[in-house]
Amino acid sequence: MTVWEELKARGLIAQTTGEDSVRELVEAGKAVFYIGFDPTADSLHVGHFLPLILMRHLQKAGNFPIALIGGGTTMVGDPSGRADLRQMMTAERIAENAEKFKAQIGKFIDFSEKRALMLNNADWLLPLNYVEFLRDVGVHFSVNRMLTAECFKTRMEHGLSFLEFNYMLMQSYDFYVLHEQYGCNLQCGGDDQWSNMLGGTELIRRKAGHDANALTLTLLLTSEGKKMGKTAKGAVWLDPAKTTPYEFYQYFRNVNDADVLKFLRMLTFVPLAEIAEMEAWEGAQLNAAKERLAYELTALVHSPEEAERAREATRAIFSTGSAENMPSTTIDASALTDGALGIVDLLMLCKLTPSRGETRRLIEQGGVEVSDVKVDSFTHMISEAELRTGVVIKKGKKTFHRASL
RNA sequence: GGGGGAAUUCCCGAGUGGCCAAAGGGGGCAGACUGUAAAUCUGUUGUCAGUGACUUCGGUGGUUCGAAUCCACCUUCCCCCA
Repeated sequence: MTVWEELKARGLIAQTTGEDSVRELVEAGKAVFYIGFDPTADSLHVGHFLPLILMRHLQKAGNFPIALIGGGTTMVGDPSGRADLRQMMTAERIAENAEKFKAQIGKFIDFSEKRALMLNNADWLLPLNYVEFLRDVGVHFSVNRMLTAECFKTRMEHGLSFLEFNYMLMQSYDFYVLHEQYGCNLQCGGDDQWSNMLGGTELIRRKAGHDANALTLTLLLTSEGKKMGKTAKGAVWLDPAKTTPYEFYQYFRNVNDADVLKFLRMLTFVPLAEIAEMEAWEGAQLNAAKERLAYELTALVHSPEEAERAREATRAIFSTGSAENMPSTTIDASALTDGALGIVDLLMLCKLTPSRGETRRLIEQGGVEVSDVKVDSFTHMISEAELRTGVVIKKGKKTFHRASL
């Protein structure tokens, strides 16, 4: 099976500028491809997964990846698919975020011995001269055309500033610069980037007279039609300081039945033949597939050791309630009054609940257990002796937490 | 530049002087059922406090015994005309 066939089989490819030429390029290992990442936050998140996975697939097949950090484009902000203006970010923040991105991308592709490049478009976008840019690049764009582009569609209703309108030109120019300086011949990205990417191939054709290619990834949605990696608390981050490996593991351990196989195919490197065998699984059997998914991704993003630890912790916690490897909090002795601590305070100290009112409600509704005993009153006290040995708090069905003095 | 409209609690969206901490839906949280799934049903969903207090309806002032609701100014956004 060639890379291309594998990518297709995994359902990763959404659109291309021409399947035959892209396929040829990629199978021959001749692609010098780039994917852009705008450093809008201080960590990559699960939404960035697909591009990273694609990079890895293509690099393995001998193609040359360029990871482009959007230090320049982030100064403007991509309006694609957004209903509102992004908050403007300071140059310092963007530069800091870019540094974090670099480290994380390094986990997915191999930068050793010049096998890949990491660039920042701030290097060529920031020094641009306005009038020169307009005359040089702006001439090649038709406003009429741009306005019909899919990526501006949602914004036509809510308003689009001229600032953001220029994003397409900047991204197009990126592709052109990479083409000229590094021989980049393929741009990859999310399907929402399609019109921006076409802007680039078009610009290259007009300015350099060359044909460049574009390839978009399938938009990864859950079976409920939601974007992957979004939880009520926010994104699932790749930075262990923002989303612990345990939480990360849990996120994937809890995906819907309907999504497991799709995610395994698209996000992991588990051989397709193995995934095919799982097709026959049903009901509770799928839990094994979910474990595999969670393990593979945690290993990829964090490390096999962390994945192992998360898996063991999970098994222990959910089957035996074992306190080992459980998220935990150490309570400071000063929090105690008369040698005991109220249950409400305990939950608050462990950051299991955000307010006292919610904590009380939770207890009233029977959602809290301490050391396997349901707490029936919010005046319940935990003694110093109990805390010394350590107590296991169970909030709801899935949240376990250990507290000790 | 002229005219018209809008801003509500996590989101959408009612509310046009006291009965409003504010309908309804979504989402979240919890309970039942389960497989750490989905669907379903039930409860709950501003903060603090055991009958209550406090903060919230874009911002700042004002009218009033009393305002999310009325007035003035400001900010942002949308629509129509130029």
